Amino acid sequence: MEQETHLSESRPASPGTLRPGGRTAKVRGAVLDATRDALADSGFHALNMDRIAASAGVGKTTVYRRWGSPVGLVTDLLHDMAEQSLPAADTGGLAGDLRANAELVRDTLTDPRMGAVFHAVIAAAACDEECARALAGFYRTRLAEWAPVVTRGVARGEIPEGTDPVELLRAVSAPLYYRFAVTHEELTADVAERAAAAALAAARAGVFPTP
Amino acid sequence: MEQETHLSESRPASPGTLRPGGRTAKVRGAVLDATRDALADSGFHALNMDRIAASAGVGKTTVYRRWGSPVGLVTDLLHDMAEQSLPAADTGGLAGDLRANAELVRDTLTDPRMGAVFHAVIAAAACDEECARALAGFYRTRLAEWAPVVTRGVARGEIPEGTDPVELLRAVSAPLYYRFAVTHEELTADVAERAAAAALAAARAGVFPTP
DNA sequence: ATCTTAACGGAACTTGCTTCCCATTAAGGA
DNA sequence: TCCTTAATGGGAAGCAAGTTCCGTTAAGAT
Repeated sequence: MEQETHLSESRPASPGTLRPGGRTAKVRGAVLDATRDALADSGFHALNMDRIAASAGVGKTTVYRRWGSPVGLVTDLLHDMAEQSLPAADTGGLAGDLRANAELVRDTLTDPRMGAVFHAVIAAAACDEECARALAGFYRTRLAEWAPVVTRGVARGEIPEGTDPVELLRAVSAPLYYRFAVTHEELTADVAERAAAAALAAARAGVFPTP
Repeated sequence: MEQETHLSESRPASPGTLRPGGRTAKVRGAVLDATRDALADSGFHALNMDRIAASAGVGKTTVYRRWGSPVGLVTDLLHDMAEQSLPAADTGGLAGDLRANAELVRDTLTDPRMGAVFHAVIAAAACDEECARALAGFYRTRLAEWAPVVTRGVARGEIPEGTDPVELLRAVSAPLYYRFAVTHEELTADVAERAAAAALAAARAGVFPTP
């Protein structure tokens, strides 16, 4: 998406980087909103540059020039999502915090609009290397935000010293995403509850040591 | 002598169902092999009906008629995979059996050919409802095959009475698939080991009761 | 306020996926 | 074995997707 700046090169940088204000930002907002809508309505397979341009009220040339393909749209949507961070819970106990995390993941994935976006993101990441990197980056930052929850738990003596925070948080998310992306089972409150409880039990047993 | 009885309808059944032997089976085999190859080489987004027909040595009309779309090809590939069942391990202990299961999943997903197929299947399931059902069915049978491993563990007293076998097995698979499909992290032997250990610890803590 | 040019938008153009048609081949039953 | 017709295969036509051209608009600098 970005290209090296060469002194001798006359090719301009990718559109949107030199004049990111005003109109450019407006266009991006409209296109990403249209993309979210389209994904919620008809899913990733029906994502169509032409229709996105029409429903965003921008020229389709612009959409092709700046995003290139449906996968490019989803990748940028992912970058947009990575910028908005929501704070981690602090219920006073690790069990409660992990439950809150599992509930947050569940709420996100079961929300029709968000769920569709995540289905699309996962599908796009399976097709495109750059989108996969963007997705990995998204979760790296998301999990890092919640890491303090685990370190506080260690400090309180709720789980063993030397527990890897990110590894524990991955264990909370994994069952939810497994059902969401692989087996397409319903994500009940029960499933989230068990995900948090199972991860905590494993952490207590010392299964997640720092490497 | 008689075909499907249509009282008012003249449309024949879908191709391949009335004469499934000989040539029809041969065509299906060639097309599914070509699909596997194409997925391993260039991934799901590059899956192209025309090219599949060419490399399978069959008419492209046939591919369109019988499978309809890339998603249809992947869905049929999934049905094909569901038919071949591999037996569960029996190491004499639940910990060993779960480790074996985790290793099996890891080996499957890290195999370049199989891994590409699973990436495609997950992407296709995110786009298509029927493919999602086929994928869910695939795992239902796969996990059912391994359920005896858990019931033996319960009988040996390694985990509490009333542990849900499938729920425990899902817990073993989840971290591996989460990394594979969502965060696209490398699946090391270590990850498989931890997945089995974490699931076992959670089961011992009684986190997976039958509903 | 004025200027330069980054970025946008409409429309024509091109590509390639998909379907239709009909001749050919062979599966399954008598 | 022969017969019926399910299923396949090649090519041409149809259509929607993606691409390019070039004039217009407005962001950011002076």
